[in-house]
Amino acid sequence: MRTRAVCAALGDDEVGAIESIMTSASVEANQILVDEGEPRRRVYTLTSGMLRLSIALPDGRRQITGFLVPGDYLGLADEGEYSQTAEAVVASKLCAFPVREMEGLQDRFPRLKDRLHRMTRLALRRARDSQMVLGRLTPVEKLASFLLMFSARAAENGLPDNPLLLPMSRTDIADYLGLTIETVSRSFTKLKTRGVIRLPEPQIVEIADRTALEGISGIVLHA
Amino acid sequence: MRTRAVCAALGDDEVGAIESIMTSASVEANQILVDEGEPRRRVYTLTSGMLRLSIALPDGRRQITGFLVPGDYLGLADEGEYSQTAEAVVASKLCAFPVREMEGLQDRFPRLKDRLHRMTRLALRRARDSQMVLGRLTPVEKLASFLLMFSARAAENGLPDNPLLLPMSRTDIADYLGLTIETVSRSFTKLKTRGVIRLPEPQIVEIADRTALEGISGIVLHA
DNA sequence: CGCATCTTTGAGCACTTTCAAAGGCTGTGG
DNA sequence: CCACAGCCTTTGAAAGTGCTCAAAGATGCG
Repeated sequence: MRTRAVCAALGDDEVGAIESIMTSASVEANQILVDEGEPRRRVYTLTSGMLRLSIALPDGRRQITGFLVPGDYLGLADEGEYSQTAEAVVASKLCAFPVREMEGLQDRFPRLKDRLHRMTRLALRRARDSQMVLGRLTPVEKLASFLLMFSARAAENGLPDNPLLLPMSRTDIADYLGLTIETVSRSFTKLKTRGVIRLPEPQIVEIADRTALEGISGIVLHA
Repeated sequence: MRTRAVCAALGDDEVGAIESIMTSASVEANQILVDEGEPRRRVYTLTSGMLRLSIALPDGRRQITGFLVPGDYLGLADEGEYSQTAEAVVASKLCAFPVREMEGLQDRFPRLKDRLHRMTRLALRRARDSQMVLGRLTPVEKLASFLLMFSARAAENGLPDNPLLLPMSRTDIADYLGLTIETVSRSFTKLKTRGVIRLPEPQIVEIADRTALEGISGIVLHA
């Protein structure tokens, strides 16, 4: 059950081999799971909760490069050491795989390797979408595209995609979109004023007019 | 010789198999090689010249997600259709591989698959660096980090890394860094005024004080 | 119930963008 | 060989936008 995420499309023997090297991990909200620069000893799959990946500058500025939802992987792209910090947005559970053993398993089970490769390629397409968002969209457009992406990913995970629950803070959203928290808040207000969304609580977004939201975002992101 | 880029670390039989499906392609400066949305029929390796990858918005805004130098791959991350447009910055030559045959080859030669996977992971790390640059750096910091990255990649390719040749226009740099061409130009002027670089010609950058440039950029990008 | 934290809103400012024009280089044609 | 047209880059001035600084709600926890 819990290994569904890693093991989808694998055979029984493969699942068995994976389970034999797998250990569980759990992190509390805002706890750091891996730190930028730390040696990369494990890769992870998120099974529940949410993680944020970030890069920090010496002076404290921070860029969140993505949020992980169940089924996503952590540490796939790195070699040698982690290039990003991973923290829990909310309490989360993961499966951990020692890099060494995981590599051996990939040699034995090509389908596993293919799956990891496919996830890496998806992550790359998403990172490129994010480059467009960061470089060329206005604050309101950024927020609109963020909400749509989040809604799509929630739906993928069988979570409600319309009264949308945003577990992360305005600070996280700001650091993801390259804005300040004030600008994020004002952008929420603008979408609310235009009647595109409702905001019964700061963390709950009701998409009132999805078509309008899509028009504002002007971009279709990789799910 | 020409297949060195693709074939590094491969055996003779592998090289032979690759050459049998490979075709050559060349593009003139500013010519489009592949268009966003077009079916992905081939993947490419750049053997000479330089390409720019970009995503466009309906209203004409453009984000350049990266520049390709010899040895880089094109189309690795996509499935189904290309998600970015690839244009030549200067006249370029490439090796083209039909996706179908390439997949067959990857099954027969695991080392080839590993190499492509490794390049994809590097591309992902670079895209994440770019997210930080786009989201959190000031214009001058952006330009400084761009020049350092370019210098490092030139050195990697055996090209001069100090009187640095920038084949792309200010417009390209602006679309890569999420700025306007005027701001790019003003940022060049600032670096020049501070004595960090010299600009004998608009396309030729002499790094006068690399340490200072690194201090301004404040970030170490993945080469 | 009160403190701490997070979000929202307001006002002023700094900065990048926009709009405009000048300078410089290249290539073509007289 | 020179002149001129076109394009790219640089520079200047004005305007708009997001950021900074500040304070007022709102929410949750002790």
